[in-house]
Amino acid sequence: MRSQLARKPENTYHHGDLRDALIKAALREAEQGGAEAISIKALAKQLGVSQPAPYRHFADREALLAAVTAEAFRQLSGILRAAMAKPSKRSKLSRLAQATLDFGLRRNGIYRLMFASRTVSCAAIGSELHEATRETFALVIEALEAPAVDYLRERQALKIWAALHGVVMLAEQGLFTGEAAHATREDLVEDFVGETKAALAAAIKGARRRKKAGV
Amino acid sequence: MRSQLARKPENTYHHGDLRDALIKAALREAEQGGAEAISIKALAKQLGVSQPAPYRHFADREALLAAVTAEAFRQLSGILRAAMAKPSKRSKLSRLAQATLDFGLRRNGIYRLMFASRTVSCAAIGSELHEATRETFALVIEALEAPAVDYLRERQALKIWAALHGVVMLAEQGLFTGEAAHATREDLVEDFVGETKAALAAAIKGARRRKKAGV
DNA sequence: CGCGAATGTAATAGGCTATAACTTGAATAA
DNA sequence: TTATTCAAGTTATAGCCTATTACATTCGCG
Repeated sequence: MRSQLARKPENTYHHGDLRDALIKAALREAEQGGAEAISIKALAKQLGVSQPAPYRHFADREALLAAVTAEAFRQLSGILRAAMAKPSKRSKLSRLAQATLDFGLRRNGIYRLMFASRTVSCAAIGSELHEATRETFALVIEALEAPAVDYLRERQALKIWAALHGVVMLAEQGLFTGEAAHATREDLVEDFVGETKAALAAAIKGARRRKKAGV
Repeated sequence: MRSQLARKPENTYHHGDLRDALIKAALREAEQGGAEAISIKALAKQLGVSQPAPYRHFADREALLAAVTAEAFRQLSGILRAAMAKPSKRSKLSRLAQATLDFGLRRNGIYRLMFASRTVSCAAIGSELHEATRETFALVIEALEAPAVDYLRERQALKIWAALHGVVMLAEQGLFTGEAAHATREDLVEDFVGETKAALAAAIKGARRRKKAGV
């Protein structure tokens, strides 16, 4: 098993690990330009193999995109896990939120691939991609640091996750620049984080009270 | 000026209003498949003109996409304006929010074109597209029905707008289906609407108090 | 009515996806 | 060790798409 980013050595017939090399190289291409920037032909040339070689590993372009997107989700999961693990004065949720914003803006092409392409919505349940998205979302729930009561946790996770994505989209659209920018993206994210914590605390308190009264 | 959706009549040389017809037809194509579904060649064929004809009206595919996206924003503005005008027991903001969600899900291909493609973020300030996005956002501010105090309005508008987009994205990604769906998309949107109203009321009250104390 | 600008056409170059048929070499089994 | 098989790579090619160039037609204004 050779280095995943390497070109095929000259004078050899087999690349060694073309599948992984394709995914990694495609991820690099998508960093800026998103899915459109991924060209099988260009990748093949870059890695020193013939154009049809990638088709030995992926049925078509769509299949490559799905694999790339799944890998991107795993990378994001890693980043979020690291952000949550890092000791800090700020809460886990806040760190996860800011890390997500950072990822969404810095690697926006990949981000669009992950959250705004048809690839994900077409992912079959149980597929590698589908599993990767679920795992990332599970981290959001974990970041809430709240007990599992009546699915309140899941609901708040959905809300903060949605809000975060919205902030990334609007930022990318330029709504935070120019005369309309009376709040930074980070401020807004922190707002949402605060509201989530408050809502969660209130809801859990309420649920406990209801339970007690019921007993 | 002929019908905008019509094919070129046979035995004629000029189409009549190819530019508009291209935009309308492209919008129809993008409805499901997004930007990828827009093919200049296919549109030309559909409208009964030669492949290069569209290039008389748009420098390249990117320029057509920008025009299509701008038109989509104008359509969304129209829909939101109508939703806000319609008499109802629910608040303007709630109607705007649900209408946005509906648009985002029903016409998801177009929605992705508008909020998740590089086209928009590349739009020059002052361009047709840029103006169209600003106008739509202005409606969100209007829907808040709040006085202009310290840009609190703008900030809350950004927040609810972001949250709405996030809900659309997650819905499209399938996070509201299956075992994780313990809240509907509409519920979440209504949550955000409620929080926005509360935050706005509290903030404006606070600002007034500060102002009074300052006098 | 005539002329120029706008609009459309035919022909063509070049990039991309994808398939078919052939080749290489690595790993397994005799 | 050698034979064989199969995964992985190659060349050649078809077909779609964008975009340009050079040429044709018609609309509208003076």
